[in-house]
This record gives sequence, C-alpha cells and structure tokens, in this order.
Amino acid sequence: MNQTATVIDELIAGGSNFAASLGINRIAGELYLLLFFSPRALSLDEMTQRLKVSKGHVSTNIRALERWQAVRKVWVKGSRKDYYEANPDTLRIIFRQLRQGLSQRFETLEKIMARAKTEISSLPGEGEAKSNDEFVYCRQRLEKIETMYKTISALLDKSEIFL
Amino acid sequence: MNQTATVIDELIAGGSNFAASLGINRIAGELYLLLFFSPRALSLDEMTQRLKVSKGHVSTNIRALERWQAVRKVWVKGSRKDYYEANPDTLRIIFRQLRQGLSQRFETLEKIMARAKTEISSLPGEGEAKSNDEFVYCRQRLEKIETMYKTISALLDKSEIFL
DNA sequence: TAGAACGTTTAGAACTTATTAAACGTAATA
DNA sequence: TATTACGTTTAATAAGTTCTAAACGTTCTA
Repeated sequence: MNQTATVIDELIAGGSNFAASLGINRIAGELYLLLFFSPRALSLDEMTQRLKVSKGHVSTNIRALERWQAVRKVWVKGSRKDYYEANPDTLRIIFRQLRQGLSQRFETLEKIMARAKTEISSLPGEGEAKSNDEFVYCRQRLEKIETMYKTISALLDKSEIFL
Repeated sequence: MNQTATVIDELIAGGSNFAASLGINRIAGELYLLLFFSPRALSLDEMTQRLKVSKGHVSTNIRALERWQAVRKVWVKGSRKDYYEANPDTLRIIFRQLRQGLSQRFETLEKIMARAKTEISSLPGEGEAKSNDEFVYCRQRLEKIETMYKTISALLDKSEIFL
C-alpha cells in the first residue's frame, strides 16, 4: 500500500466517522468514500480486503448504496466480478435522501394530525373549566404545528434545486 | 383521563415516532410533546405517570431537553417539585441543534482535510504511472469535497434566519 | 457435467444503546 | 434531629444493531 493510500485511509476514516455520527451505517460510508477516491471501479473482493470487513457485509451495504443511487454497478470486460463506482454527486444524494425520508414520515404525521383535528373539534366542551382549557390549548398547539409543518415543506420544495 | 388526553396521546405517539426516526431519543420526544401540548408546566412525577417510564429516565432526558433549550424549569409556588414547560419554538430548536451539531463535526473534518491536502502535495510523484494517477485523482476529489463543504457551510449560515 | 468463482442469505456472536429499579444525596418539614 | 419528599446516579438487564463465518445458489469454465 502506497502513500496515497494512507492519506485516503485517513480521509475515509474521518469521513465515515462523520457519516456515522449522522446515523449512516459506518461501512456504507466507508464503501462510498473508498469508491469516491478511487480512480477506477472496484470489485467486492477489493473492497472487502481494503476495508477489512466480511464479504457479506460489503454485499449488503453496497446494495443499500445502490438503492440510494450513491454507487452504480459497472461492467468490466474480461471479468465476471461486479464492479462499483461512486456517484460523485454527494450533495445531491444527501438531499434526495433527506427529502424523500422526510416526505414519507410527513405523510404519516399528516394523517395523525388530520384525525386529531377532526376528533378535537367534535369533542363536546365537557362542561368543566379544566377540560375546556386543555381543549382550547390543544387546538392552538395543533395550529402551531401545522404552521411549522408548512414552513418545512416549503423549505423541502426549495431544496429541489439540489435534485 | 379525558378525551382530549386521548387525542394528545396519539399526537405524542405520532410525533415522537417521527422524532425517533430522525435519531432523537424517543422519550425525549415524548417529553417535549407532552409539555408542548400541556397548558401548564408539569412535574417529573406527572410526566413519569403519564408516559409510563421510570423516574430516572425522565430525569435524564428532561435535562437533555433543558440543555438543548427545548424545555425550561419553572417555579411553582407552594410546591418543591421541579416543573417544566416546553419552549414552543420547535423549529428554532431543531435548526439550532442541527447547525451546532454539524459545525462541531465539520471542525474535525476540516482538520483531516487540511492535513490530507498538505500530505498529498508533499508526496513525490513516485515515478510509476499508476501511483501518479491515484495522486492526481485524489487531489481532484479533495477539491470536490471542499466545494461541497463550502456549499453546506453557506446553507448553514443562511439557516441563521431561524435562530 | 464437475468444479470453481462469484454474490447473497442467514444464524448467531459481539457490541451498543435504552431502560429500569434501587441506592443515594440533599433539602424541606415536623 | 428524624423523617419525608424530592431529583440524580448507578448497576444490571433488556432490546436493538452491526458484523462475521459459513452455507447456499448461480453462473461460468473446463
């Protein structure tokens, strides 16, 4: 292993630490960075050896990266191995992933909020002062959440410039 | 427990699920939401009973929320318990936390990248073609990372409008 | 068709994180 | 001062995740 490799190892370690701290699987981060810094596509075996992790682990994680469109399989003539190269558009990958993840979760939340809104407006005042307080307060809070929700949605829409 | 409480329970469940899926401790999310929907400050005991988790757990997590300035302790006369209320500025809390977390991690990354840059430019060409390729390619990639880095930093700076 | 070279799946070991119950310390109260 | 009512810390356990080694199923090659 030459000197360039050592420098890259450090970059991979630092970068995958960063990714891991954001909740991305460490090996996925390492795989992506390894490919990102590699001038040619690498085979599963090469990645396995270089990162010193099991073949199965590499297999599983590289396919996760493929699903995120962070890497892609390339065809290398004369070999029947699978080779992968990094999609260098890292920012786009991150934002796409972020946007998509949030949208899905938002849908679930939206349903819950819609139901809460219906339920709460159909509640009888219940007579006693305490319950009434809670009732009014809850409505206000729900409205506040909706406002925030719209702010974030708007931001997400703007982040389309990265896609 | 009245009907408003039931609706709020659903909102807490949905919201804390959302938070948990973003990597925030589930109990922290539940605590925040419980307070967010509560018209008055609540004591540790009340939160413990309502959320059905241990006192210690509530204690630890409420202090994490305090550190993030997501809740604050309030004084209730005639009681020697600690009462807490939510900081309703949820978006501000989220962005502050995001910004701060990223900044810290960025500092570490910055150091690694600076060192890599120095090391890589001080490397001799090593003669052989293959190493030279790697060398040149690595420099290009490093530059690409720096560009992305600057893009995110700029975005973070703009997100100051939320602080 | 037998054997080798692959990538994938899986069962469980090794770690990590979340959670609890109980011990503890402190301050208020009687 | 003794007791009680708190919040905090801690040690043990439960739950969840990551990781490996080995079995497996294909596809290629001889």
